[in-house]
Amino acid sequence: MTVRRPYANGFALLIHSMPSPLFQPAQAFASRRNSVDLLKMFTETRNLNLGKAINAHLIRAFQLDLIQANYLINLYVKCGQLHLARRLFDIMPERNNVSGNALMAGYFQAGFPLEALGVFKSMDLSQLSGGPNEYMLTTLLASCAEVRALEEGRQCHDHALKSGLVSHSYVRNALLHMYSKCSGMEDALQVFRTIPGFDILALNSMLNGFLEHGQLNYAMEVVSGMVKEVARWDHISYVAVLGLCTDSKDLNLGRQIHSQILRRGVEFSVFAGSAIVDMYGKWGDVKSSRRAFDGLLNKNVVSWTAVMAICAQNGCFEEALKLFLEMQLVGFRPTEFTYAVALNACAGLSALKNGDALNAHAEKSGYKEHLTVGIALINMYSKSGSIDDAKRVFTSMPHHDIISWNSIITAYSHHGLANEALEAFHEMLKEEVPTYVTFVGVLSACAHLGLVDEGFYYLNHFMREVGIRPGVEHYTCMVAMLCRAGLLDEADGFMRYTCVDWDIVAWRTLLSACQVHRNYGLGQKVGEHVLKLDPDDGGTYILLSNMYAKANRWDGVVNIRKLMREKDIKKEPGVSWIQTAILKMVVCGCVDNHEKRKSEKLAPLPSYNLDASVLLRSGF
DNA sequence: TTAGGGTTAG
Repeated sequence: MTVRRPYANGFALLIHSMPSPLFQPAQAFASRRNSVDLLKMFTETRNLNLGKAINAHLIRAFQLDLIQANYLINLYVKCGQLHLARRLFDIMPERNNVSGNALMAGYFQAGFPLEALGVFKSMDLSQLSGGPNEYMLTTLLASCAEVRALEEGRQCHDHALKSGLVSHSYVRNALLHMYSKCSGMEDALQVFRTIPGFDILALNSMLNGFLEHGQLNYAMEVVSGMVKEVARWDHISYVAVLGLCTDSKDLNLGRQIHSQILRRGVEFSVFAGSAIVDMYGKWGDVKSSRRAFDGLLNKNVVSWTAVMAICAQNGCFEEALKLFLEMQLVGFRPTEFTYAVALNACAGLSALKNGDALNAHAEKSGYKEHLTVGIALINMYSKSGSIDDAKRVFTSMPHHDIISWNSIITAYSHHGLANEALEAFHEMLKEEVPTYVTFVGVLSACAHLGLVDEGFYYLNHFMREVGIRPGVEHYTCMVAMLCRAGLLDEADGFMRYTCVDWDIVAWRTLLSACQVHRNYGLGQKVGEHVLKLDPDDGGTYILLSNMYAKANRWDGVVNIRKLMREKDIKKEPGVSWIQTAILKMVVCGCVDNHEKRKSEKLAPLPSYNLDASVLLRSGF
């Protein structure tokens, strides 16, 4: 027997050649119970050093038996020392369900579900008399759920049925959770039907499963059941229901849940708090979102990032950046998500310098390698006008996913580099499957190049071949494409005869083209239609007033102004544009000064709009 | 098992 001394750190540097039995009946400790009691105590108090000392002692005295080793594994796991737990596990000549599950649960809870499954696979099944027990089965199922291992999950289900372990409620819940993550909800529903009564854990799993699969109606049914039958929800229920209210835009239910949380005094978990902040923000109610955030007792980097994201998504870019600074002042370090949101805010402001600074900041903190950050950088540089930097970020990224490809394709297209966009698209096809967004970029590039035939080929053949149904964004690109090629009547016909739920953006595309191509007849017709569609859209008035100004139609300009007054949309930023339109006419000599003064009475011109030379310089 | 992010037409 070779025993090396001294044992480093008091821990066994074992001794693979040890003929064993390494595990001997206890003697040196007054009883094995003593050592077990000590190990339990040190586990509770997370006293790693004393645990190690006992470990060393037991080994020196050849007293370490299976049960003590299991307690030690548990102690190491609880102290976050997975490598020590693993080392001990690997040298144990005998193991059982408890040893396996202690290590597996350790890996799973530390976020390593694959390793947990690996431990199971490495175990000799003869050590597990009768296979995994209910504890190990639960850990196995949870790990399968995490890595979407449906086949292995089904094997666990078989075992649960054969062994009768399926009668344990936590095994059933774990099965339900596994199916809801890995397979369609039908399998989950079958398990759900075997669960008697109204189990909140099972209901949570069903709810989250339906939410994840986008089946909001079914999710709502589950919530109705919960409202009627379950008096006490847990935090997970609240978070899930808030998620449903966010997705389904159910303002009533969302507000009810929020006030219920406040009324019941349910302690605001940081999870539920962030979900509430997110919910109001996704409804577009930034004020309530901000108020909810300010009222949070528990904040963490996630809630800060959530409120920043809400600001940025609703156009409050400066606010988002202010929050980014504030968050760091109170001591939270940004994550890759936080950087992505902050970069997005810079993109919204075209704030190249701030974006550059954030780039350096992210690089220093080691977050630049993250896909999310790379994509946000591409977007920021592209929207700030620096396509070269966007390209540089893209080529220096360690990995590309479909979103990063979509980002660079869109960036090229926005910069009028349509050929580069199409090149990138074909390059992408070697690695990734295109998505809905990919074709928005591709078709917009075709529109820039006036490639009408190619555009229709992508729309009618390519997209269908890869199973993507074109949506209104794609069809709007087609309208823009026809318009760009000067085919306005064709664009008009395309819109009238294609069965698409056209939105204001699409109609405005055509209207704008009418203005550019001076097709005033069609423009007037389209304009009337667009005004009916949304009489409060300031942008339409801008386009129309510009068009009438170009057509020297003073009556048209005045009429637009009248309509704006009737609709009381003078607060729209477009108001100054009608004045600009009038001024343009004055500059061009279409309207004399008398008419101009008349117009000033109608709409007093702000001084910055009065300077005709500015307009002339701008190339009007 | 619960919260936040990055790509979308004019």
